[in-house]
Amino acid sequence: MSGAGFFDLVRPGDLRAGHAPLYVGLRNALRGLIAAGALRPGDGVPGERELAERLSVSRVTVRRALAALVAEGAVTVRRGSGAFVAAPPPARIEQPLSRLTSFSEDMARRGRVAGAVWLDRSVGICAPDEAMALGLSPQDRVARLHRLRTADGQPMAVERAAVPAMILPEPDAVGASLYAAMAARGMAPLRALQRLSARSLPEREALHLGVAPGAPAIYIARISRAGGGEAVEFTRSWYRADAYDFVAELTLAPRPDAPCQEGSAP
Amino acid sequence: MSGAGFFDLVRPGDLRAGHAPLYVGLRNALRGLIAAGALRPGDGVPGERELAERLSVSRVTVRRALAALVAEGAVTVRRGSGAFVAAPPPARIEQPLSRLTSFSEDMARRGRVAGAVWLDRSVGICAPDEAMALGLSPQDRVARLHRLRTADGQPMAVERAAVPAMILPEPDAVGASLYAAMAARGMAPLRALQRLSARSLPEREALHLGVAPGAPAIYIARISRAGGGEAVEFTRSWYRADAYDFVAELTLAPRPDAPCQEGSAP
DNA sequence: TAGTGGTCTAGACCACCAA
DNA sequence: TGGTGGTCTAGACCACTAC
Repeated sequence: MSGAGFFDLVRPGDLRAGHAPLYVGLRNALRGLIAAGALRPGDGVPGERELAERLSVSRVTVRRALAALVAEGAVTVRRGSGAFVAAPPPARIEQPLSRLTSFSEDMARRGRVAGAVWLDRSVGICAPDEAMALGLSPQDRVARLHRLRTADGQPMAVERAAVPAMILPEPDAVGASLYAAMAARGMAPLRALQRLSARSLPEREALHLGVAPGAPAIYIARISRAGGGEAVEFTRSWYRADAYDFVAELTLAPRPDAPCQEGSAP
Repeated sequence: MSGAGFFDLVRPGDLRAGHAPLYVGLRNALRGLIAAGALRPGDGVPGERELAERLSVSRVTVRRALAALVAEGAVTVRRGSGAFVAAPPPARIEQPLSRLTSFSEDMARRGRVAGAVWLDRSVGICAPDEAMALGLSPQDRVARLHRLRTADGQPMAVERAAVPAMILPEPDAVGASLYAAMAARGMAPLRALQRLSARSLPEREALHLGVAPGAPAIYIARISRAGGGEAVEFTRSWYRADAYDFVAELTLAPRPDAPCQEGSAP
């Protein structure tokens, strides 16, 4: 099970590349084996102690090299079991940044099977940020829908939506599509303002997505409004950075020396 | 200069929080001091050896805690000198995702002083990816404009633009605005397709931006076209994640059960 | 129960920076 | 030149996993 021919491929001398630290050399060597296909996804990496002994380095050095590979997503470790070459990242999904689309329809259009796992569906008193975003009073109630989105079975994003309880009194009744449930009550979002940034994945979201904590992710906060202009949805989502590309079509902005018709931001 | 009252604020007993590792306790303690303002930006953190001795932990443990703080941008270290509390992140810039704007005009509109540092301005044979993006032959020549963008003196983004040399034969003549230079030759971009993703900052770009390598960043690849549809600009940019929010206004997509007029992507 | 990764220690040498 | 961070070692104990 462990490295049969492994130590024919990596030898103690291979680790010292110029003045680079030992752990960098070991990291590069392992990274190369994976890139070259000598170590395939799912394959086990020899144990830390075995690596240390056979390569004549300390276990701490081995661990630093492995930590780097875990951080970049090339290796996953299972405590008490071992380290394994990670599955390749899923095919990237392109998401448009100008249309308000439903995840399930979006995936269907791409020929992929959308899935969702409910992490929480409940009604509660709205938090300050929810009240602010939705224009509610602090004692108003909101339905919370927290779910993990998958494509072809692979976790893609976690989504935390808040909808005024007046609009969605029974979140348990929501099926695959939140927007469909809202439309059924005549309160479908028509337009949204979306704010996108890159952040390191927090521990909790990383666990759900099956990615190393601290890996880069796209964080999106969105406030959607119905036809009358009322805020009907406040959603915060974390998207795996290795799984998503966002595409936008831009057109030339009006010349800035011409008077600005929309109220300019501070 | 070093921690006068520091060790009145952090004591050996404070580090063990339940079953959490020691280095997590120390990291949280330091993070708390910074958040509470007891350690202010620019302040020096006591040396690793002093921290280790006075807190009765090993230096390795101290280093793990500091490494975490460096990774999240709270602390910067200068080799041979010491560790210091990092400057707070710059105020976030909101960038629209639907209009093709010029960085300099964008900043001016926000009352901030835009700056740029040229990292490279040259003409050369186009690389395969540039040829592909711009629709050129492999032996065609492109002007390359590589610059660091700053707002109020702080590094915000690095930008690597490629423009067909036919359009911009003398890149050295480009001033503050690339688009202005292109417009002067009647080849201003009118629209663009932009592709955005989150990635870990590579070493080189991290150095330019003054951020820790591996920190999250927004990576954008953009192909702009002039009125006739010819590609006139291929730009790849890295934006500091802690400095940028991208905002987009979304409208409801047409119902998917209605026939899809645009050719659906694979 | 045996082996794995996770944490922690004490001590060492080096390269770099500032006085 | 003295202090700083950067690297590396050898050895230890723990919690978890698989058998």
